[in-house]
Amino acid sequence: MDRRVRVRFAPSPTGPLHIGGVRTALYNYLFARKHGGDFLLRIEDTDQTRFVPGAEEYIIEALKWAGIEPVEGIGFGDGPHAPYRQSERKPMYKQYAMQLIEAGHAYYAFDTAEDLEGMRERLKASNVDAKYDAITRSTMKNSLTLSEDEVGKRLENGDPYVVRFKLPRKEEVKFHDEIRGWVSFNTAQLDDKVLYKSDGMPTYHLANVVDDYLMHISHVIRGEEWLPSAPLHILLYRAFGWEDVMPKFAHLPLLLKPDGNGKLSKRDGDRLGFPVFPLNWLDPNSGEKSSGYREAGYLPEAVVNLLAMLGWNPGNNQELFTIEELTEAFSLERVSKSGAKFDQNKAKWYNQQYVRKLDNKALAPILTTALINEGLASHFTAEYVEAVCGLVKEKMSFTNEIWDISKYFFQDPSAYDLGVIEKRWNEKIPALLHEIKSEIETVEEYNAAAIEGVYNQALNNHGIAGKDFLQLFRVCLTGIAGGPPLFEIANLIGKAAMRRRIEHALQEFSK
RNA sequence: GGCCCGUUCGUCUAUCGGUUAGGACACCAGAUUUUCAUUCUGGGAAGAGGGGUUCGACUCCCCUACGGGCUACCA
Repeated sequence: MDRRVRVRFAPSPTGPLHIGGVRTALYNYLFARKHGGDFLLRIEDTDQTRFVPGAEEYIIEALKWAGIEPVEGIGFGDGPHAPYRQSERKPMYKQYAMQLIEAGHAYYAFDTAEDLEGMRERLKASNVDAKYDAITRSTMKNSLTLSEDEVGKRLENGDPYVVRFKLPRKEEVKFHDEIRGWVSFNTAQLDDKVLYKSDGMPTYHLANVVDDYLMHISHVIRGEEWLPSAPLHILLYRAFGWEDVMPKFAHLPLLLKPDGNGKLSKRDGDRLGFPVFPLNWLDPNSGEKSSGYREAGYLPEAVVNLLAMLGWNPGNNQELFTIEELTEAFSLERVSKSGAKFDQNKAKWYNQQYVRKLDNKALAPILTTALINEGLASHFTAEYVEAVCGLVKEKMSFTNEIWDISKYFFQDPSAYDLGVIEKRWNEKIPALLHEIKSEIETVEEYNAAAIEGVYNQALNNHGIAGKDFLQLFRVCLTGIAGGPPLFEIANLIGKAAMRRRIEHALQEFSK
């Protein structure tokens, strides 16, 4: 059955989008583009009690940041199947629930929370699986046990009810998962899930099946946590008579926490010091803050790349991929079945790769922002800032480190690495520094090579080995023991800064 | 507990019955770098256990163990 590939990412706006959700969105996006299909965003907000203000906007912003943009859906221009927010589709679900009841695939249930609780306790006491199923439903208050009159009366009275799916007693439900192969369940193990809630909203199960049908979804690519409810969904397609257009299913392995086991959760990020969310998030209810990849100095291209490789591989040794290359290489067959632990080291390495490749002009605005914060922006030209970026980007892993490792390009050091001073400073140093300082004044053309020439000459004159002095000289000029090539730094900061800094170091350390 | 899914170096993974089990990150060592880092070279490091099937199993089947997911009028 060949039909247009249409996939969807369907998060619920109950908080910030988890990084695992970003990966799910990415795989959907790659799959759609690979097959020339459509990727859409649908907001699953059928649980009004869990609605969190700002969460939807967060999801949209996160996808935009990562460059995983849907062609249809909330925040992306809608499309032919609007609305894409389930709460706005509310009126259309009821008829589908009724259709199922009429066809005998579903029924009204009037049980109260206490009724359900009582049933569960009874069953538990007799050591039986406590579930609303083909057996227990005959003991509950529903349209299968109540008389037609009674049901009619209750509905007329406006008594609260839900609609439950009438699961076949014992039936093997088998389906082919695009990632896992054949998977089967027996309905005897499942329960009569609520499809339509007493507040007039559908549950996820009904809504996702109805919407996927109406939106012509061809493949459902979602997390493994949905695998157990897949048979219900398949039974729903059958009950509706939609089996011929039922989407194919692909259940993705989960992202696991780096230490120990279990699903990567919000708390792990705080505990281990890496983000589990794409963007910073401030919870409007609890006031709790969660950090995001963007603010932690990750580049979106790096996040996309590392996420792609967490659960998928190209089958060769390539590690670095642009999103275009990923699109080209991606296939569901190469998605692995087992969960992947998040590896912070690898994440850092990926980001490093992308930071280094970043154009100086692209990096400059980040540094400029820092300069503005420091009140220094007006003192330096764009060319200067870019040149600094060019020198320091080899040294950084995350873009938010840029000010810390480059501040000496913009201000004289206010503190020095004293370990290096103590180790390398001796009575011969002051004279050497004096000579370098005065010789530099005489060079005709001030550049890295000239500075190096002066430096080497002076070392020679004083009989000091470069090995013993270079790092000390670096600390005198920049305050810190590491960094880009020293003579490049000296060249950039200029003659006047050199003079000032050498003088200041002499003042500080020669007593 | 029940059901389902999974299990190759510390981590992400390649291998779709025959390989000295390959790569990447991390780690260690050496080289280069007049400093730190980079870079380069090298190194240690894996098929959960037990049964089958087969001339031959990491690969196929079964059992066990372990891990994970689900088990709501949440998604």
